[in-house]
This record gives sequence, structure tokens and C-alpha cells, in this order.
Amino acid sequence: MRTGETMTPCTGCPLLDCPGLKQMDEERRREIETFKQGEIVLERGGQVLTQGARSNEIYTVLSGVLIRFRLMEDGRRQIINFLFPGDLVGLQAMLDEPMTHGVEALTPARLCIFPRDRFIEFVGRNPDMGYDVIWLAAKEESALEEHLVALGQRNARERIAYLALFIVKRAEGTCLASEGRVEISVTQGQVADMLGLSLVHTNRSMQSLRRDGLVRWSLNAIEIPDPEAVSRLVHYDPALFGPRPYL
Amino acid sequence: MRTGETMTPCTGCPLLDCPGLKQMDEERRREIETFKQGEIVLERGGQVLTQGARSNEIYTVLSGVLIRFRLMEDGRRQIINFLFPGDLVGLQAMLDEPMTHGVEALTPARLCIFPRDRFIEFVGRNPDMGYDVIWLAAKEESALEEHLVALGQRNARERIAYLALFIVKRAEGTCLASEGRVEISVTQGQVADMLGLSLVHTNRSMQSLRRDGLVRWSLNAIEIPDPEAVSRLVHYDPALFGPRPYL
DNA sequence: CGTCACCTTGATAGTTCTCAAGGGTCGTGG
DNA sequence: CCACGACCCTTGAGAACTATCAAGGTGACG
Repeated sequence: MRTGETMTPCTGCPLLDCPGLKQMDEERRREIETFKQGEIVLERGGQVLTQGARSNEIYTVLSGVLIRFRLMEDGRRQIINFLFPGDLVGLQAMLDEPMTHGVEALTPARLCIFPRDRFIEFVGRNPDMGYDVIWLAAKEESALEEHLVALGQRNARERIAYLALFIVKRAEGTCLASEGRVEISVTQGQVADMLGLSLVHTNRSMQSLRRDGLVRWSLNAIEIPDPEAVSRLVHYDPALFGPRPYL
Repeated sequence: MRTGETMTPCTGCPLLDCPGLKQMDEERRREIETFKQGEIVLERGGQVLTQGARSNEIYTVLSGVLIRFRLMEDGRRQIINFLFPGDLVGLQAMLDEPMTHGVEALTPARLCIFPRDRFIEFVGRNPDMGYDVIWLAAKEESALEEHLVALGQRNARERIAYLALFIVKRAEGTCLASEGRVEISVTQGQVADMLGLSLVHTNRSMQSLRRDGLVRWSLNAIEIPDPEAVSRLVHYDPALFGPRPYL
């Protein structure tokens, strides 16, 4: 579903009072408002960006969680990353080249639409927002680095534990999680697609983590009773620096 | 080795006449020149950025090839990506947080130094360069995506073939390669560190590719007699869009 | 000549994949 | 109300892939 004809004000934006995100002053909010073009509402499974297609729009996640993935000819797919509220979706769309990945909603989600062609002019007029875009891009890059380390250096159990920790911490930063628990339904098949494991082996490794009381990953939620312990297990400390900027 | 006291002019910059890179007009060159702070020269094995340290500088590769890698406490390392002439090194340094990776030269290399603290002001004054930075960041991101696909979905032989193709194509874009051959020494250990394979298995898989005449990877050079064939084998088409921008 | 850094080979063990089958839940239509 | 399909999780068993350990081999270089 899509809104756009009538301008949607940013006043009630859910991101405005999320403690994990940077505070935004009146002036900035207004500036973004003029740039905003509408909203999209998705249900679980809905797509925003399609691999191979060009996009004229860039989005900011207002609520919900989405995944970014890449398909191969033979049907295999690799999930690249998760997207949380405040994240910029489709930076690639700025290049005016076919998207190399698709984006799909994992939970019901709401996105804010920005027009591609005015983006350049927009950041030109607001250098500090240009800086924020770069900030987000750099962070995204470092998340991908972490995923690469997981795929390259860890075994199945560790990968799953790593991913759970990553998601929970990232969700905590946007008020989607508390006390090591996120209510989000991630399929074992999706985990397998992200971590480069077979579905069967993913299942068995998850059971092993569950038996050890380290990670409880069901279709309803991910739960990590003792994040410290998991952090030690996988040699990964999800450093949450200051609040994230967003547009 | 480091230059800086005397301003190094951009006039003789080797990037200026690399066909794979975007043409640069006089005005832009001058603008960048005022921003440039000096140069660094590295030999094979030399480091520019150290993981865990903050950096006050951002670099552009003028010549040579470098790698960006991440270390774990136990000594394992994951190579994240290769850097070629024109690439921006240390975008992360803009965040004023400890670097999450190190950067090391694979061949003798020369880098151009930009001061971090003036960067924001610089892109504010030159919006189109801000756009180019975003362009580079988006491209980097899509390279990491590709590496993730390789690690997640391909077996050892395919990963190696993929990496060879990636490097050769990327090198062709910067005049370092011609006719499917790059003169660059990448150790089998480095390949293993990038692809998440053991050294022994990397060795055997490389031999298999060599026997099949697909990839000839020695300590002196990488050679791909028939890029098309390799491209089909790994389901990877390294699309080289237009010339890359650089600073 | 010895050391160092790299490549190579063989044998064995461990991890992960694939194939095959069964079970649970939920919504839909007969 | 029940049968059915869709989607997800679970288990077992054998095959394939990859890691590890151990040992040799080469060439460069002081």
C-alpha cells in the first residue's frame, strides 16, 4: 500500500522518539519533510526493491524489520543483511544501475519514500545529512564485514549464535528488543540462506544451542538468556556506539 | 615513507590517465589538490590502517593493490576486500571510531592522504564529490555482497575461481591487467584467509582449477585464459559499469 | 649452509550436505 | 466438521566436502 498524493507529515514519525536514534531538531525534520514523497506499508513477505530492476526511490525504514538478499540463477539465495528502523534502504539506487539485491519485509513494515533524482540536490543543500548518509553507509559496510567474518571463520553453531546476537543487539538499539529477546519470526530456512548452511544442519545446530541454553530461536522470537556468554562463545562484541543518525 | 611538508601536486597523478577512471577536469583537480595533505609510499606488506586504532586520515590509492582485513583474538584473519587504484581507503575513519579492520599493501603502493577533519567541510563545499563518495561506498558495498554470496553459496573451487575473476576484472578496470592476466602476488594463505578455506584445501582446489585450464594462479600472477568459461562456472558476471569516480 | 616463506602431498578425522520421510500448525473449501 | 495444501520444524543415514596433522620440497637470500 502506498501513500503519496497527500503529503504525509513527519510529525508523528515513530522514529522521533526512539532512544537508539539520534535526536532530530525541528528544522531538520522540516527539511526532510519537504523531501519525503510518501510512505509504503508492507506485510510480511512484501517486497520493496527487486533485484535487477532500477529504482527511482530510496527509503527509510519507519517500522518493522526487512531483509536484503541476492538471488542466483539456480534459485539459491543469499541474505545479505537485516534492516531495522532508521536504516536507509537502497543506497544503491542512487547509482542509476540495476539493483544487485532485493528487499523484503520480515514483519509488517512501514517505509518512508524519497525520490532518487532529488537526492543529490538534497544532500548538496544539507551537507550534514550527506555526512549522515556516509555514516550509514560506513556502518552498513562494517556490518557486512562482520557477516563475512562469520561466514569465513566460524562453524555452524557459532554462525547461528553470532547471527542471533547480531539481531538482538541491533534490535535493542531500536526498541524492538529488551532483555535479550526480540519478537520476530525468522525461519530456519532464512537463517540457512543467510549463513550459507543447509536447512537440515541449521536445524540441528539450533537445537544444540537450545540444549545448551545459549540461544532460543523459535518462529515467534529470538531469545538470548545470557548475551555475555554468547558473546564470548563467538568472539564477537557487538559494539553499539552512539545513537544512529537517520533521514 | 611519507611526504607532506611540501605540497605534492596532483598534476602528475597516475590516476589522471587511467581509462577505467572518470575523467577529471582542471577545476576539480585543483579543488582536490587543496585538500590533499601528502602521500604515503608502502612496500609489499606495509600497513596503512591498523585495526582498533583511530585514524585521522583518509586515503585514495594512487597505485598498487592492497587488502583490507579483520583479525580475531585467536589470530585468525578474514580478508574483506581488495583495494585498487582509485579506491577510497578508510571511509570508516570518518566516523571517529576505532577502525574495525586493517589495511596492508600486497604490492608496492602509493596513497594520497586527506585529512579526516576537513573532509566533511570538503564534501559540503563540493556536493558532486559527496555524491562520488556515496557512489564509491555503494560500490564497495556491492562488492562485499558478492563476496558474501561466494562464501555462503559456493564450494572451494568455485570460490577460488570467483575470486580470481573478481580480481582480474577489477584490475582490468585500472590498467593493471590485460588479456585475463594480472601480475600480482597473492599467497595461497591469503586466498584461504579471504575465502574461509584451509590452506591445504585451497592448494588442492587451485590445482584442480589449474588442471582444468580455468585459472592459473601463481605467486607472480593470476591468469584466466577463458574468462567467459569461468564466468559461467561460478555464475558470476562481473559487470563493469561506467568509469569509476575517485578523489 | 641454514633459514624463511611458500607450495605440495598423504592420511585421517570432523563437519556439513543431500536424500528421504514424518510430524505440527493453520487457514481454506467441500 | 473434516480433508487438504502450504509452510515450517524434525530425524535418520550415507555421501561429499573440508579441516587437521605431519612431512617434504622448492627457491631466495644472508
